[in-house]
Amino acid sequence: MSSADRKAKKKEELKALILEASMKLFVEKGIEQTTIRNIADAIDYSIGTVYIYFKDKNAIFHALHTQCFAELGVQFRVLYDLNDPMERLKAMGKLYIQYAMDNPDKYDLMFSLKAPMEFLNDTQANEWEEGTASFEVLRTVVQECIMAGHFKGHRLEPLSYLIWGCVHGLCSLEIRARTKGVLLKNPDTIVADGYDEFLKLLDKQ
Amino acid sequence: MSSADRKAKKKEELKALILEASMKLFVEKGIEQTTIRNIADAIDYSIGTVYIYFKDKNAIFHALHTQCFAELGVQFRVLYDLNDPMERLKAMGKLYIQYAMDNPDKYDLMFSLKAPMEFLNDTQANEWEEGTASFEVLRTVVQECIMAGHFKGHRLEPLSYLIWGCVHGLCSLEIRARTKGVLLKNPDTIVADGYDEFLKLLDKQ
DNA sequence: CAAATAAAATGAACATTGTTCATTTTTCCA
DNA sequence: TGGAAAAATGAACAATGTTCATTTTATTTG
Repeated sequence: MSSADRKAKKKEELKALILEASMKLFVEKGIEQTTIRNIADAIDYSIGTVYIYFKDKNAIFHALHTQCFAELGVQFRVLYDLNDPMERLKAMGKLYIQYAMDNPDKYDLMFSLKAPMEFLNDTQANEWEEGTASFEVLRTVVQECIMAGHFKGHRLEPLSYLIWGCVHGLCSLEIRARTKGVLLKNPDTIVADGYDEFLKLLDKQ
Repeated sequence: MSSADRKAKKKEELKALILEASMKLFVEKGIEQTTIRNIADAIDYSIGTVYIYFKDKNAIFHALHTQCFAELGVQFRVLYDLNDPMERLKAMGKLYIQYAMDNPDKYDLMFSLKAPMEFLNDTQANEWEEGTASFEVLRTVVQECIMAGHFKGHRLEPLSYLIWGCVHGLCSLEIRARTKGVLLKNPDTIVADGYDEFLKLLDKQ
């Protein structure tokens, strides 16, 4: 291994170390309590060093958001065991909600927080790769459902967006604390119960 | 009018003045750019004065969020002209989405931002009145739909939450910039198109 | 009307934040 | 071994929410 290679590897390792510490702090304390100083402290480096490896706080959180999409992708792998597209679609929604409820802050980072999108704006990216890839997975399943005779009279892309919107809405209202305080009869199961109603709707298609 | 009354009235007026300036700044520049200093400047008072009338920034934004619910409530009044509950439900969703698209920051404040809910936490309130009242309106319409023979086999409260979640999800993904960058065929109309698909689902019920 | 009291308004000061950059330290090769 | 390149440092800056001793204004009382 050449000297340059060793140096590049070390840089990558430190970058990974920063992300590891950031993720830990983020999951433990949320995005606002994850400060550059906290991160620097956690890895025993100075503030300035963090800025050598990441342009700013948004860049760190964009990298974390990318890791979360990879994590969700791993959990989605079991879906390929399901041959019936309709069953796959239903299971996908269930897994999506499960991930959101198990990892509310990570979900928030992926689908609500501004940091990752601001990073894309700053870097003049006109595509959100993680979003595009995920939506493509969903659209493909819906497409298969349509080809299997479901969703007559529906349009592929708007229908896919509706399905995404439904599961996202159920999760988002819960995570953003809009179900707490509404005096629901079963607040603890409202997200799962809501999804059950969605499945009933789909069953009639 | 007694002296005490005059004083109380003046206090209310200044409170309203603070809210008016806050709302203007918030709609123009967003929540992060609406600083206590900006508000104080806008009404020609000092920073400290703002803190006499509101406990903290969260208190201001909770008050603004309440005003937004009142505003949406006014727009919902036309719904009472519709006798068919299913038509009323559909129109309600359309109005809800319209409000969100016309007032993205206000919608964000009502259903996504943490400030109003943090205020409730701080004041040890265990009810979110605006949310309870709004959900009650929705649940009532859904109840009427059920009584009119729709949504056979569905449960009232979870179904109502699902419907709320659907329209919220469509709006939230758009407002939180998750549709931009996903390379949709019709990004400009995706929210309306998604809702159209939802209406098609409902029509089959 | 004048003095005393209460209420309201002030803004300097504090702790925290993200961020920058001149300086110091370390690394590495000739 | 010396010097250049790279990496790391942390003081400093501007901006934020918030507090509170002080000042100003309003009100009441003798």
